[in-house]
Amino acid sequence: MARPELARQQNTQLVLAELKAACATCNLRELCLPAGLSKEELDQIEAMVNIRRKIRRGETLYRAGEVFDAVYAVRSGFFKSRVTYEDGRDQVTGFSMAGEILGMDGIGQGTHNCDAVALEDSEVCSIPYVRLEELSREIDGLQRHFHRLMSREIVRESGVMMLLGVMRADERIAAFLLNLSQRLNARGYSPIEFHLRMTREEIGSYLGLKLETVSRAFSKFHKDGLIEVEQKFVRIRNVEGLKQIYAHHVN
Amino acid sequence: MARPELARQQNTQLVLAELKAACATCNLRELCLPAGLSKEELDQIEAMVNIRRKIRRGETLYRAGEVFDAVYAVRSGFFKSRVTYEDGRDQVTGFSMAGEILGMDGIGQGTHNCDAVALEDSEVCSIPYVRLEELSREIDGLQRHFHRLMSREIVRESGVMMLLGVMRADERIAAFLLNLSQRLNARGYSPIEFHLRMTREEIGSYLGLKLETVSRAFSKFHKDGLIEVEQKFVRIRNVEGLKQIYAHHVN
DNA sequence: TTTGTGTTTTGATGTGGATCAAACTGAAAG
DNA sequence: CTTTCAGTTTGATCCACATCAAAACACAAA
Repeated sequence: MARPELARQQNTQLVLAELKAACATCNLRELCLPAGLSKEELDQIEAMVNIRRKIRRGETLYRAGEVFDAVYAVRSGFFKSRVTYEDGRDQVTGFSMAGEILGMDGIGQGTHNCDAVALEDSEVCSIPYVRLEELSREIDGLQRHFHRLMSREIVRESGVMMLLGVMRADERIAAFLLNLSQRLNARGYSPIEFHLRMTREEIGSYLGLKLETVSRAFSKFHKDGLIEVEQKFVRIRNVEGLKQIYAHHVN
Repeated sequence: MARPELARQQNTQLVLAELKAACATCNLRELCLPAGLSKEELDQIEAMVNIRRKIRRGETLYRAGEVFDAVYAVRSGFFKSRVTYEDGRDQVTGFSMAGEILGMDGIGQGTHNCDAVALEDSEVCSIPYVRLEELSREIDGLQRHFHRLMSREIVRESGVMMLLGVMRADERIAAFLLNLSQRLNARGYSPIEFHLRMTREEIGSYLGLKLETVSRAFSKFHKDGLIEVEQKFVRIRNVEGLKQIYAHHVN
């Protein structure tokens, strides 16, 4: 309102880079495509994944309510998914990194159910859903792969329900750090030191905690020699110690 | 241990009733199958849904860790899904009623991720997953329908994350009652009076609350003239009042 | 009918994390 | 360089819900 030209600028910051996808040479292939595809099948898939799109930090890939027509494979960068409730309260429902698929929530109603916001400058491959459906019928490995991805999302979310429903604050945060660590490791990054792309508040929102509680837990873990934290930088000093935090409760 | 014969008996209580499915005449058809199928397609689907299985109250349809090979359509009865954590803590992750699909969590890893427990004597149609995959390739409405079902499960779970992450106790319980009411309504039952199939403890587990908190909320709603409760029987007296409970908070 | 067992209700008390508040940090903007 | 500001840390206090405890109740088995 105060700075209309800035607001407008932000609305047009979405950058469409119409680069051809190159699944065959993509080093995330084994994360987002089924194994054992023939050259020919890879070509078909490349033709389906028709656009690479850049999303700048702070911009949305899609918003709740928008018509769903594609799912997205994160090529680089980092996203949060956010559901906003009628009364304005919102919650972060997930964080997505390279090789992960975004947007599957939209299939059910034909509109997206959450906002996907880039937490750093990012790039995604856009996969039109109707093409995915068609190709799934031809390449049966693709169909199964896609089912698996959706199913894993269901399982991931029930894991979060567990976090939110039964764990205490420091257990949630230990689990969060270990989960990040494991996913980074699977992508060839160091599992013991990394940059958090999200704020304490976003972590808290995801874990059903307030930012102060997240901060206090980090401080406590540091005091106990489990981690080092400096702003967004984290080094895990004692993986087993972190694991024991949520094995450690009574009952 | 103390009563081995009883334990054995319970293990064999699963009843297999090899009845042929009759999707064509099933009054849940519009809930679990895509619309607009030809007679021929319906026949194919009936051949796929090859077994009706009865599960008695307290028995499991499947357990976490078991090999996944089928999804299940609830024909009658009521189930809870339960995830048990390494240390023994568990959480109810959902309740399923007639016309809903169970077991999609198993596709990702090839093993089930939770236990599905019948809360009353129930009957399911068993749908072998490999047959579902095959048929999805032939009947494209079926593929899309199945994708929608999985996607809705993802959306449902992010709704629960919202409950658990940001709502206060009485909001959660109001939302829970309204959700039940709406699902019963969609099945032709009364949306304003119904029997709870689950205990206060199971409701609490689902909502991340203790059973006493659930009980107190029910008492409070009763006192405020919103509902009548007598044991498992619930009558909603003021739907709008319930809705306002979670629109009513400050901020 | 009694007995037992699981479930629910209600009350009294405790506590983990929220809330409020203030100071601190680092990076970006001027 | 200083200013600004979003993000973070830390402390003090509060409160929603958990925990503990006991009584009431429902229902099935004996």
